[in-house]
Amino acid sequence: MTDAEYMNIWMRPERPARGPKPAYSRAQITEAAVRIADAEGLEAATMRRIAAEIGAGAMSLYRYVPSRDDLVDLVADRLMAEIDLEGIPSGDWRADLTRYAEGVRAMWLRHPWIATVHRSRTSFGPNQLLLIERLMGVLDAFVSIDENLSLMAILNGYVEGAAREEVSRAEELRRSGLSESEWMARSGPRIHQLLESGEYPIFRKIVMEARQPHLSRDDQFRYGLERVLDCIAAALPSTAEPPVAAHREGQQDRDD
Amino acid sequence: MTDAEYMNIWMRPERPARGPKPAYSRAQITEAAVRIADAEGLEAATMRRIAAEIGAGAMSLYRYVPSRDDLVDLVADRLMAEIDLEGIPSGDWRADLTRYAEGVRAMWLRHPWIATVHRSRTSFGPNQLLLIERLMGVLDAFVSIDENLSLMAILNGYVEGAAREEVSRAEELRRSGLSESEWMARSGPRIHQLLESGEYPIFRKIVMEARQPHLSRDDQFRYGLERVLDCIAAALPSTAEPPVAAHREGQQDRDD
DNA sequence: CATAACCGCGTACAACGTACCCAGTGGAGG
DNA sequence: CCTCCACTGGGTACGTTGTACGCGGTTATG
Repeated sequence: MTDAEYMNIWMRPERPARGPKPAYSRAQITEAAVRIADAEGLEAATMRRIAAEIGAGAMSLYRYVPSRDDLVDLVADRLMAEIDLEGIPSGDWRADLTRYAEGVRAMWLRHPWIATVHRSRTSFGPNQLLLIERLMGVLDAFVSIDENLSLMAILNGYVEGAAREEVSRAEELRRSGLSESEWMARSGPRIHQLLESGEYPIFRKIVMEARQPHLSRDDQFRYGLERVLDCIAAALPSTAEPPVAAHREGQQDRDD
Repeated sequence: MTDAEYMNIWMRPERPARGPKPAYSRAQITEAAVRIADAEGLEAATMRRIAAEIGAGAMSLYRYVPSRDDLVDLVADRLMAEIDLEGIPSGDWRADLTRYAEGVRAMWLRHPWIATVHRSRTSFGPNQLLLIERLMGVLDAFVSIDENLSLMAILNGYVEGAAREEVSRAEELRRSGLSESEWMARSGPRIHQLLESGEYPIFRKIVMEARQPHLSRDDQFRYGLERVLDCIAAALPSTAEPPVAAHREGQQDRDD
């Protein structure tokens, strides 16, 4: 009855009124968890391991955080803070959304284990809220809130999906403890078997393309992103045209 | 050294050559796991619980599956089989992609816990491969494989992102064991505090809209989906126009 | 029919999150 | 100043998890 009344970590005050000074802090614990997760994956960031990292006893963490799940909430929100939103919205919606998208992707690549934290654990943190506020602010002047939500769902879906895709391979390698070449050697037989079966002609095309990619991963991401932004542009009123045509420099219109 | 040479579950044969007839099967175990996950979430589908469900001893499962993670691979692939791909590709790409998207979303809503299984655990299963083959086949005649991958990344990102969003609330409620009204009562103070602070004007708009939604969730999804399909249409050569204009019946062109 | 390869599964263990308890500490009230 | 008690860090212990190991029984193959 004393703890259950707090819905989530954001409602619970960090520091109480009286008593001795705490030796650690939520921020410090969160930082340690991120450090361990970066090095060995989120599943390695156990309560004991995190406590050891900051030189505390395992149970001491529970003075700062009610459960490991809540700690993961803190970690997830901490990651959101890495996305640079300085000056967004700037008035140039296309530049803003591009910067946002690349910022999110870069953060995912720095912390691939974010793929293993669930969306429901991400809500209502201060950095998460700030991000929503800034991102939704980009198109707020041009479209209704429904429209805005719909468009940002497309953008976020693309960005997160692409990041997930890129990151899943890396995570699989890390978990299995294999190197890229070892993994290829192990998967070779299966892939070969699939290709030889002749049942998967398109899968064959994908594998061939993957062996000799036309574009770097960065460029693949940017290419798809431009498409999504074109899609958003088509949904905007003409008043939303950016002041100067200084973007889309590296990318020209598609024509097969 | 005897097991480690198999990269994943799909390379390992289910049944060996000699010995007594197995009493169970991978399919049966997988089905039991899905049943438990549907009822109580994936985290409730422990090895002991699954074994009990089919009337086996806990360790018996390891005769069929090398680890729980591999069992989750089987489960993930089993879910893919629920997506109806009959007659896809049909020649009408827009109808095909619409049916695919709604099939994926429906599957997510039936099995919300799919949000907790990671992408890297999903690769190379037979149903997964069939799905790739069929889905990529829809636009294969019209665009290059790179272009196709790029467009499907946008579509899949939208579909999966939207499904994740819808499902996360439901999962949070289930995990906390609260009813919708209890949850609202618990979260009320936090949301109220955020709204009152005045720092989050757009978040306020979102909350207001969520209280009185203009569109049902189904319609919200379809609305965004139509946008994504329009985006794809713009990337296709004119030869890809569908034979008849019998779709998009409930949706008319956007004009603000 | 002997044998080796398989079966189901009971026991056991390490690692996890965390409940509970304790002794020590330091600001508030006298 | 002292006293008090809400707080602190953290050791011990428990229930649950995945799963290694080994047993005794079963069956296709030689």
